[in-house]
Amino acid sequence: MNDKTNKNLKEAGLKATLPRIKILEILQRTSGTDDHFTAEDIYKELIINNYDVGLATVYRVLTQFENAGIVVKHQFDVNKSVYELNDPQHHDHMVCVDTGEITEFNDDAIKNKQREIAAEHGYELLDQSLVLYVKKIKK
Amino acid sequence: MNDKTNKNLKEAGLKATLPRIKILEILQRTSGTDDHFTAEDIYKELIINNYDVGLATVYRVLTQFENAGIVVKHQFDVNKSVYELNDPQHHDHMVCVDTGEITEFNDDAIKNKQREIAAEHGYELLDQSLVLYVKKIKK
DNA sequence: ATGCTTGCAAACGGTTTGCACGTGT
DNA sequence: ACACGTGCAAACCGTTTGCAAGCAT
Repeated sequence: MNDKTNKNLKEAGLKATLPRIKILEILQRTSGTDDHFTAEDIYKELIINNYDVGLATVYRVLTQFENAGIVVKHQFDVNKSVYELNDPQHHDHMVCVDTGEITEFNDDAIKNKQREIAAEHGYELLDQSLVLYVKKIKK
Repeated sequence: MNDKTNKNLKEAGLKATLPRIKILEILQRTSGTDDHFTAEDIYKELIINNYDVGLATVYRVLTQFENAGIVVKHQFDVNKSVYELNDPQHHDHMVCVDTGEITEFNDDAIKNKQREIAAEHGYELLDQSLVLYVKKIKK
């Protein structure tokens, strides 16, 4: 419930309500530690901490946050979306097929090559989704 | 209902039934023309051609084809999967956000860079999903 | 003949929505 | 005060599944 959180919400044109504040806090709590949440994850976290927020509200808030550019929605797995705070520095993800662990990475060479390929086909690159499915190398 | 179609099914350990044969034919009909189908697309196509196949069967058959490596399933849009014949030469896709048009491409430089990045994190690259969201460049 | 296949309808699971009540500004 | 926000339950929609009947081999 710090000032920064409230300010973020105000800037997005969203009233600083308890569900929004708490959801934002949960997202921020793990910022930087490569954590990605489903709506359900956040919902459960709220319930555990005794905030009776409806699952529908979590979805609504996350959608609002997404529109406001506060969070980014990913779909690593079919029929399950995950959200993370919007990192101003865009990055991609690799998902371990064994553990589900998510690692973020960023590579300019790939980005540039993508723009190049799009241009070759007469297109402008607006957005992109890259997910690597990997497994740990055994020693 | 040609021999090749029947052979493909047999090899996959699937009986050559009418739904399977017709679905495979629909998929092959547009092979090479960058066409990607939803289960619904195929279902409608069957109905139009007077084959009373259930939507559930289309899903079952597509899943069997996927397991058999005959088709590949993609998810360009959240909550809608598309299928295409499995191109032995793996390729990626760019989707025009305006028209929905899908263009296939293939780039070894990107593939190699991906393997490299995975390795840097102690991972082996098993699979990958790359989709470019693009729009036509105006003249 | 027998076991794989199918159509139908009902179930599923994540997500969205209508509505009446509640709350921030 | 008043518009915006919320909880609840029902609706949604693509996909899956149980079951009894139907085919390929």
